[in-house]
Amino acid sequence: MPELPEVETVARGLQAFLPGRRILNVRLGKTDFIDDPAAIERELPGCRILAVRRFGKFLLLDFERKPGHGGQFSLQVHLGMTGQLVTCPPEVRIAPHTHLFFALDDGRELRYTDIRRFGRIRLLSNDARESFLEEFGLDPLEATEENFHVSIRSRRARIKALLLDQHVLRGIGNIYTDESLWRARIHPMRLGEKLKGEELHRLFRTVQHVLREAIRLRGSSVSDYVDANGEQGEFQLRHRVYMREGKKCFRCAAVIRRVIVAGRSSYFCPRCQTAPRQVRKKTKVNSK
DNA sequence: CTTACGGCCTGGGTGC
DNA sequence: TGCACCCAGGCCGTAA
Repeated sequence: MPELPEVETVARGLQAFLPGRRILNVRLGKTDFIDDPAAIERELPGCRILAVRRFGKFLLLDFERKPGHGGQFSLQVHLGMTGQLVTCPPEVRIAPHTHLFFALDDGRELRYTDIRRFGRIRLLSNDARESFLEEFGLDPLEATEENFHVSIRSRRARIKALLLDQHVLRGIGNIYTDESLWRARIHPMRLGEKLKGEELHRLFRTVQHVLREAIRLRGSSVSDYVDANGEQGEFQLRHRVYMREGKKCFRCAAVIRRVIVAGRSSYFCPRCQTAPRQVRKKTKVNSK
C-alpha cells in the first residue's frame, strides 16, 4: 500500500533514470483510471522530463513541452493500492495488469502496472497543479511541531481520522497511522482536540520516526508494493501492530486488537493504548 | 461545517 | 477440486 515512504522510495528510484530523458512514444492498455488518455497520447511524445517529485502520496513528473510549444506541465500519478511505476529495459517480461508504457530516449521503458486500478493518472498544467496542491495539508516530515499541534487540534475528529485525512497531513495512510499511534501509546479513537500536550509531542516524534525508518528500509511490502526497480521494501518486518490482530504486543504482551475507526481496520494494543472514556463506557454497556 | 458509507477493483484466503 | 464469500483500503461522491 503505497503511502509516503513507499512513494518517496519510488520517487528517489525514478530520479536516477528519468530527469533529462525524452518520451519517444506512449502505449496504453486499460485507461479507465486515466483522466484523459487521449491527452496523454497526444501531449507526451517528444517531451523531456525535468524532475520527479513526491507530494503527499502523489508522484509528479514535471515536463518541458515540445520544442517550440513552450511552457511546462506535470504528469500526476497516484499509485492507489497496487500501483507500480518501474523503469526497465524493454525486453523485460511485461507484468500482468501493465497499462502504460513510455518509451524513453535512452532505450529504457517506464511502465505503470496496477492490479486493482485504484491508482489515478492525469496531466496538469502548472496553474491547475498549484491550485490542486494547495488543498492538501502539511508534509509530516517538513512540519514543525507547532504546525503539527495546530493541525491536529484544528478539528473535532478521532486522531485516526485526522492522521488519515490528506487535507490535515499529506502522505500518511493506514499502516503508518497505526504504527505511529502504537509507538506514541495513543488509542485510535481519541479525539484530536483532547490530546494532551505531552501526547501530541510524542505523536509528532513517532510519526516522523516511523516515516523516516520506513523510508530508510525502502517502504513496506505488504501485498504488491515494489520500488522503481521492481524490488520490495523491508519495513513490513518492523511493523508492531498492523495486521497483528490476536498476536502479542511487542511492549506489554497483551493481545493486539482490531476495531474499525474512520471506516478502516485499526490495530492497537488495548493495554498500551487506553481507550477514551466515552468508548470505554459504551463498551461496558454493550458487553453487559 | 461535520462525519458516515457505498462503490470502485483484483487476488488471496477461508470454509463448505 | 470447485465455488461462494469476504477482506485488503485510498479516495470520491452522496447522504445525513
